Amino acid sequence: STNRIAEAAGVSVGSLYQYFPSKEALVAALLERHIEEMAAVLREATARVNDSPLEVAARALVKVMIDAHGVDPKLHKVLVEQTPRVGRLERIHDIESEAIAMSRAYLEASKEQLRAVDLDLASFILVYAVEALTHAAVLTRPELLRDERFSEEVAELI
Amino acid sequence: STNRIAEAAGVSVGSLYQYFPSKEALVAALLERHIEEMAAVLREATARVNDSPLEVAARALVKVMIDAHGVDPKLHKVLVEQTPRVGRLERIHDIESEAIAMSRAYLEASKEQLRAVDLDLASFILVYAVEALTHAAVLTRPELLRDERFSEEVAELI
Amino acid sequence: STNRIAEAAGVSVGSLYQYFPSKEALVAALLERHIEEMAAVLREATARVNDSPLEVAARALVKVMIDAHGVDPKLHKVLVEQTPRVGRLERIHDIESEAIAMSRAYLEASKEQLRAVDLDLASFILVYAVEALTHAAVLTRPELLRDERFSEEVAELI
Amino acid sequence: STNRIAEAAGVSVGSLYQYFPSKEALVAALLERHIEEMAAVLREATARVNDSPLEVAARALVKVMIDAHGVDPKLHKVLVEQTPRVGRLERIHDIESEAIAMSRAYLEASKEQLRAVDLDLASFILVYAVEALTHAAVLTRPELLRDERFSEEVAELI
DNA sequence: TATGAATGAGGATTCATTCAT
DNA sequence: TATGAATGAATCCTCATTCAT
Repeated sequence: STNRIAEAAGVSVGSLYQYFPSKEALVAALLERHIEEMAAVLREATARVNDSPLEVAARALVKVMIDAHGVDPKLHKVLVEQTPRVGRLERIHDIESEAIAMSRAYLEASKEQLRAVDLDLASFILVYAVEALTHAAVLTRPELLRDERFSEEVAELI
Repeated sequence: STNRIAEAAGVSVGSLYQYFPSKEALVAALLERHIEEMAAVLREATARVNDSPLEVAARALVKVMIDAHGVDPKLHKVLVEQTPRVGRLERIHDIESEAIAMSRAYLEASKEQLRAVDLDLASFILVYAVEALTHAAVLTRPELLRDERFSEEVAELI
Repeated sequence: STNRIAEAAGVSVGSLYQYFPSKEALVAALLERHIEEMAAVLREATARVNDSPLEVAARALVKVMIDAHGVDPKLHKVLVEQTPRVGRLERIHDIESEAIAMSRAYLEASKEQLRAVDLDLASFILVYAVEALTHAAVLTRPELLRDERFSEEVAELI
Repeated sequence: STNRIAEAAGVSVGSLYQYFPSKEALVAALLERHIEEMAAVLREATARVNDSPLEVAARALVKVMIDAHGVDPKLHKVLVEQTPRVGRLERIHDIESEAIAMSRAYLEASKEQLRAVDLDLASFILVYAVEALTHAAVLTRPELLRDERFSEEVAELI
């Protein structure tokens, strides 16, 4: 509740409403910041591997996804599980869209090393597979995140 | 709201409460039925491929996941996105646990055709990858579910 | 609740409503029966002391009040404490009115043995003092009811 | 109902709940205040008669009980008749307990003027007789409270 | 700019009563 | 005559939002 948020923040409800027009806007801002932080991790790491060979890039993608999900796992879990995916809160999927775009660009550049394949489809599958496996691990088996064999196998998959 | 549920169901709130002790119980029952239906699809199909070769089994797993998510996609989406993952509503993960167990049994039986690998880890990755890709497709790009190339590529991954 | 009453009675709510037009009527009937039972105890005992001397009558009055409150103390407590004193449920006070009338008749007959006194007032005080003390004992210190000294002292008071 | 209470108080339900955590707490607070007011009247008056002779003290006790019940007779009636005697609402009996303790102390101090008697029993009877007669008068014959002969006769009883 | 008391629509739940079978 | 599913008004309580200070 907004009153409880205000209390936890050490300010009054009134003050909350001086900075955010509604509760939804407040949650959206929180989500925005979280996404931006995850996206920053993503971008920064991706920049570095832009011209690595495929196998290195695959390993990097897995590592970066795990890192991105490590930004604030508790907040991430709450946002993913409790946020109604409506209005501006839709944005949770934006990280994935961005990751897909970046992957596609990478694949495009490495096209000749690949068998003929729909690049859109390939980057969708690639990103969601990694994202989902990382995500599932965060939610149901956090210990896997620190297990070398996990990231190794996921990279192999990629 | 319970009143709206009753109205949509064409009965009175009172009647609702004669069959379900609380709103949570009602949602839990809905979830239970949905999970049971998905699990039925899963089990039925898996039984049939129990001794097929790996490649056939992989294709079957993908197909069955897509079928399972086709049971009632709109309900599935709402349940997954809006159900607070607390208490008995945890059960959403049960399908996955069941699928993992079944995959593990299959891999166990086909062990000699595989390179040495942690079977727990392998079945976790396998099931969640397929599940998550199907799931992501349901939520963000439903048209993929009817695209041959999608299931073909996912099977390839497996 | 009427449903719970029906269940405890081993019949259906519908049947309840075939014998009582409303819940209030049902409670009123219960109350009626309870009052009638207490009044019966009262009348029966009073008849026997109608021409005893005053001291004997006083002791008898105390004893009979204690007996009357012993009819069904648990039901009595519930009825007295939980029954809203409105409508036909007013009747709880009827026992007292009846006792007052009977006491007044007795005092009238014994007038010449008493100092000049308002008989209405005297019987009101007399009955309520005994009733209230018995009642208070039932509600807060049930063990007193079996204590000889208690009834002895109350009789002395009278 | 809480909505009706709020309306009568000229505030909104929400405001009610900012000051009282539940309806029960609100009723308890009302009861508490009422009891405190009655107890104050009781204590104040009793302090003054602490070393009066028995007859004077008896008259004072009657008068003070009548005064105490005059604090807010309508509220008193409702609280006594409608308050379910459960949980913290038990406190109604506290005034009586306090009055008994005070009477006992007085009797203890005047012991040599009395015949041998159980002081606990005596103060119980004494207080409940006066309390109950006052109480009965409040509930069923309010006009008696202003009748000199009533208090005179009750004092005589004591 | 900060405060927090006030607001009241909306939510989950109960229960006396009805009525078709 | 007995049943019990259906009814929906009424109840207690929460919470996003406002606004005078």
